[in-house]
Amino acid sequence: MRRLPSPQRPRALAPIARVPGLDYGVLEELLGYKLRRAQVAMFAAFHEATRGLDMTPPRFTALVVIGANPGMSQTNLGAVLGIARSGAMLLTDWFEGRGLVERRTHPQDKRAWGLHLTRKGEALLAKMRARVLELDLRRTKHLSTAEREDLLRLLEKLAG
Amino acid sequence: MRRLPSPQRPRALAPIARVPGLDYGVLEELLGYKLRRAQVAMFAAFHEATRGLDMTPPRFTALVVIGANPGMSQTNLGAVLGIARSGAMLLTDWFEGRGLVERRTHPQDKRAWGLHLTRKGEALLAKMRARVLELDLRRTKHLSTAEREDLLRLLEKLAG
DNA sequence: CGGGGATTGTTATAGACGATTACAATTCCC
DNA sequence: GGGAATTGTAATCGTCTATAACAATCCCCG
Repeated sequence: MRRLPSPQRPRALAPIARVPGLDYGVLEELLGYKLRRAQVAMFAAFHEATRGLDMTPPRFTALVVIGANPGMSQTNLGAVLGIARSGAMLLTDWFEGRGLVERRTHPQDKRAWGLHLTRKGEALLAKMRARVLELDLRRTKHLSTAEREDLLRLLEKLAG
Repeated sequence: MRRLPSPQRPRALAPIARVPGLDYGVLEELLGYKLRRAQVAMFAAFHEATRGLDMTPPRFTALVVIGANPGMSQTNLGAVLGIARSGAMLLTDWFEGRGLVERRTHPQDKRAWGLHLTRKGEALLAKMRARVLELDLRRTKHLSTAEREDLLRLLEKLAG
């Protein structure tokens, strides 16, 4: 059982500004660059919305999923995030070092841990969830409700 | 003038599969996670479409922009990619080491380089562009033309 | 029921990528 | 003209990954 809280601090990532007077060529018609620009902008907004909470998108995702699936394994956590098991373990260490997540013995499997939010973790998640939901809506306030639904649906298709 | 071609080889990044039987909670309603999943899926497709060309999305973006703006500076290249100047320089080194991009003296500014595609760089870009365009269309073939336009427009709004 | 193969968490190591800082040369602008 | 800003460069660091190996445990099939 490791306990290695590393002092990682997420850095601000600014949105990618369009360079005036520059020809973006075929990039304008391709999803890739637009997708990345949108993601970077969302990341910057996320970072600002969670200021002071020492959070990153993967950490937020992890807390949400652990909260929704108490007792889940580290392997599954890695799968949700799309990272290797070793990375999921480091992340869990980070959470445990801050008292946000607990490793309890898994009832059916002695190899695995069951991950659970602590009371502190739940409180932090609640606060973050509120802030991130607000951010998400604010970020898409230029979009109509129908457009927002469209976007979510289309992205789902793309990721599928 | 550096000449440090580093032997970086992009690795395959698999799409993030949905873990069956797991509750994704509020993530289903948030743009962030969907955006990332879509991006990872696109990256994987990109990687497969450019197999053997030793390419990554940033490299592709760079070649497109340099091709469309001959003589542009490294600083502007960094701005387009959303990275620091030092990173743009390393990227340029990488290109130059492979004979894809040339640094020529800038006519008006003796501090800056003017970036130009070599004949080899243009040939590679042409091949890549064809492959990536095809990929992009294939990846969105489940979408109607109208949906595709919607998606591009909505992402642009989001990145704005 | 027993044993080989798969899975889980862990450790160690390495690599890719980006930021930051400092610097000299050059350009900009008042 | 001369101080402030910009450009490319160099050196260094931090973060996040992956990979490979390992012991403990589980699964399943013969």
